[in-house]
Amino acid sequence: MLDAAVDLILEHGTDKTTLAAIGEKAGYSRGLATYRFGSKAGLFDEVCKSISRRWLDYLNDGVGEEFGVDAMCAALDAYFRFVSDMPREARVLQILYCAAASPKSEYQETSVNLHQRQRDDVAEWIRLGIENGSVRDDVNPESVAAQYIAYISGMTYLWLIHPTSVDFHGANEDMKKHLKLSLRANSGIK
Amino acid sequence: MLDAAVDLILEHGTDKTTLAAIGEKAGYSRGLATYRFGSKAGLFDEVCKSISRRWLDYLNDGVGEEFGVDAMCAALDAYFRFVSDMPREARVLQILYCAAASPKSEYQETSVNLHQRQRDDVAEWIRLGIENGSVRDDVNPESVAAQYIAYISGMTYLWLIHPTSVDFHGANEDMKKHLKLSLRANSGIK
DNA sequence: AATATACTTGCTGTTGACAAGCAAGTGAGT
DNA sequence: ACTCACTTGCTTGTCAACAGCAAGTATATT
Repeated sequence: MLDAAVDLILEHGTDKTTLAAIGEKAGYSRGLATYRFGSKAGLFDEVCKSISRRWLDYLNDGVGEEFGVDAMCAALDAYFRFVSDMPREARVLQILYCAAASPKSEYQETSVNLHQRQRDDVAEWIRLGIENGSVRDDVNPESVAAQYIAYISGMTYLWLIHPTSVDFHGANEDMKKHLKLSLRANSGIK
Repeated sequence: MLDAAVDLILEHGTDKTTLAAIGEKAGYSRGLATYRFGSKAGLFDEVCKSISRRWLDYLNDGVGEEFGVDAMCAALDAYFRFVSDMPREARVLQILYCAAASPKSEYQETSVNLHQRQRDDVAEWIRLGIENGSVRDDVNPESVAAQYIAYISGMTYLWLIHPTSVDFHGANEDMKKHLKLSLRANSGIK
């Protein structure tokens, strides 16, 4: 059922995907999607959580126990792997994040929580990096974390609306170089 | 009519804003919004273009004939001024950009064009900066421009879904410092 | 046999879209 | 000055599609 939803969202977008079509594409009746998930928002919320879990697996695999700039670079690599391995799911996740931005969206909370949690994780990596001396001690962890998450979110948006104009891999390599230069304690910045 | 649409989108989001409500809020009949704009997407497209024009005024005012890193910093200031002066319009613009991300969105083209144009402008600033020697010559203008636009887009998204957790001004100041350090020809990076 | 689970079908209110209608002009020909 | 054709700006009637709900059926479990 969730797979059918992913297919239809990719093809028609959230607006023009109907609950009836999802149920029928999954081999059931027109009413099952509503019955199982309560509402369209409820279903999208589940899709969002389901894809997020898979992304978090990639993230955990890639980052492990690392922290500081290494963790941030590893997370970028993990994200690129996720987008390469499951572009359909990555696209749908971004579409749902976007749909959640609308006021009164019933699964906005899911998106806010996921973003907030990832921001907190990044801030924590930076704090650990400062503690152990690998990251400059004059940066604000929360601020850098927000910028890092904003970069990923914004880049994914650009990739979503115009895939061919975004060189995801090249941008990530640039970003990693950048992070190392600007955050590492002895990076050579005066 | 467009003002009424902005109000209703802010209050209820794009999905739950009805064409009838927009017409009636503007003091007309339920059918006028459809009649004038052809469709819901047509109306949103106009709202999007109308707000974008106002943003581009801010941008032109702020940047003028500057280029290179100075232009990028001035554009960040202009954006912060735009968001501070007209937060309602800025929010609606971001909501509409998000809605445009859905496949088959009928005004996706508007969003793609606006983003592409701004990316091209930024890339051009960087190219001019390299030519006149104020910007390092080992950076890729397109790549940096994409990252810059992604940062703004992503930050605005985070601000949209959770305004209190984003310190827009602080992040912009950080970003300006960052741009100067990493892009200026004699910034002190080895 | 009784009950729970999984799914379907019938129905309703809302909404986007469209077409027909109407009132107030505008303007050319006489 | 008059009138007839036409445009413009807006309203109203109507329809099909859709989300959501309630009642129903079938299959499995105890």
